[in-house]
Amino acid sequence: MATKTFRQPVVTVDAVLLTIKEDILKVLLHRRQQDPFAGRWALPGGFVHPDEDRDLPQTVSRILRDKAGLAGVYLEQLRTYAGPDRDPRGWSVSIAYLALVPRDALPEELDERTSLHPVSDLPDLPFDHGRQIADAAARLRGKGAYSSLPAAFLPESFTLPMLQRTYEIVLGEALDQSSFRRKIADLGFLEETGEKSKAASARPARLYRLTEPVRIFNRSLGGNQA
Amino acid sequence: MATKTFRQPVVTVDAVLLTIKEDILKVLLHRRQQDPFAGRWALPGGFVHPDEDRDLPQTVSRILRDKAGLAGVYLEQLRTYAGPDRDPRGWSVSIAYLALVPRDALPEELDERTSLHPVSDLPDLPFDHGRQIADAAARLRGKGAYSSLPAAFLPESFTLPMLQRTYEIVLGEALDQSSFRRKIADLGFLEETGEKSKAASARPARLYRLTEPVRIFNRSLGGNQA
DNA sequence: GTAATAGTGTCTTTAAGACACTATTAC
DNA sequence: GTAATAGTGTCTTAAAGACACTATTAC
Repeated sequence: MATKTFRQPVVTVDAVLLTIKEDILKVLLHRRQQDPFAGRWALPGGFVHPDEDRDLPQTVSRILRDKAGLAGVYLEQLRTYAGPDRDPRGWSVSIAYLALVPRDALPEELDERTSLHPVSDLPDLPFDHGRQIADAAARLRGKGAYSSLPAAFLPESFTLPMLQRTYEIVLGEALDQSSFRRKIADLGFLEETGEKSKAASARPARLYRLTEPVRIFNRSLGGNQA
Repeated sequence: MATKTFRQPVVTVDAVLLTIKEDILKVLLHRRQQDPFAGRWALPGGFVHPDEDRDLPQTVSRILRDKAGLAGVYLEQLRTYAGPDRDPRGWSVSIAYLALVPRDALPEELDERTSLHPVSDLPDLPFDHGRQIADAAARLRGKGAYSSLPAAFLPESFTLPMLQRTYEIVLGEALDQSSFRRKIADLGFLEETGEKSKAASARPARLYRLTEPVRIFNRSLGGNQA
């Protein structure tokens, strides 16, 4: 049996970049400049450059830098999508990455080819990009309940009310303030900065920062439905 | 900026097939017939055949059928490994799948090129296959605590003591019999077949079967350490 | 003072763990 | 009867949920 002489599928990566803006979970889309699907909104993605990229996260970082002008995001491999029908050019493989960024890590004004869309209200998307976004949102929800991942949407220092609101958006349900704080205190992945937020009105809140990048818990912070 | 004219990485799939034999978690390895690493133990894997394979699970099934003579396994995508150094042939991408099979789904005698190795005692493996197996075992442990996945190691009908032992092997810790049964009953993913096991000695146990393929729980069946 | 948001205390409910006990088979 | 494994009952402990309460700021 011969080997090595099969036609090989095309390999690309896609980035599902999520952020929270105006209390809504949003995804970054980019108007395609080339065929197939030129002019349509789609996830930022592209080819691996074997001469330039040392690994896939670097491929994704390069693409996000070029298309959205940002750096220093949380990146995690989502899953790989493959098959003969997902791309009109033929059998293809795309490794999707989940990227989480604080709202203030994006340029204030994105160029006109790039914009944020609510995850719950998306245009028609080419390839299997709709599916990828749904999978990314599901991963965020599932993992968010058991980790400090939602804090990736916040700036370096933040208040407990901000953190709770972020968890509520990620999990899609209201959380009890007292239970939330009890669990945060027990888990101990925050430290006080010593500062307080400059409140618009009313009582200012204490500021905290993470003591470690991402932490996986064995307890849940909510979202235990069904 | 030019597109489409980059050298493309090589694409393969690998299968981490796990089973439980003699109360030990084992992985199926295959002696490589071709270079690189001819003669060495490695995970079964191979190239995507774009003309033949409709998707990646089918690629994996084809490879497992050819190399281990089996069908009807639980398959789930594990993750994708990629980079310039993992394969001496250059920049490569491998999509790894986790496969779980009951011990009696494997041929009684595997051919001499194929055998089962305890996950905790492996030979030196080429590529990043050691890492893949470690990742697969971690996925199994993590997901096993929150799903009926461990039942994929059992035949179609099984007893509660068998199920508990399987969970204990997957989770790596002893479980309390009473708590285990209480949770199983609450979750309700089993139904009695009406039969009883033919006991070697002592009291025969009732036989059960799954009411659904795999079920994800929001409660844990154990393994909540640290 | 009031309005507004931050933060705490406490009671109830639920699930988990520990562990002793009873049941049914082979011999 | 005994040995062996299957299966149940109950008490204790530890989280989670609900919700009322107090604290600190701007005005």
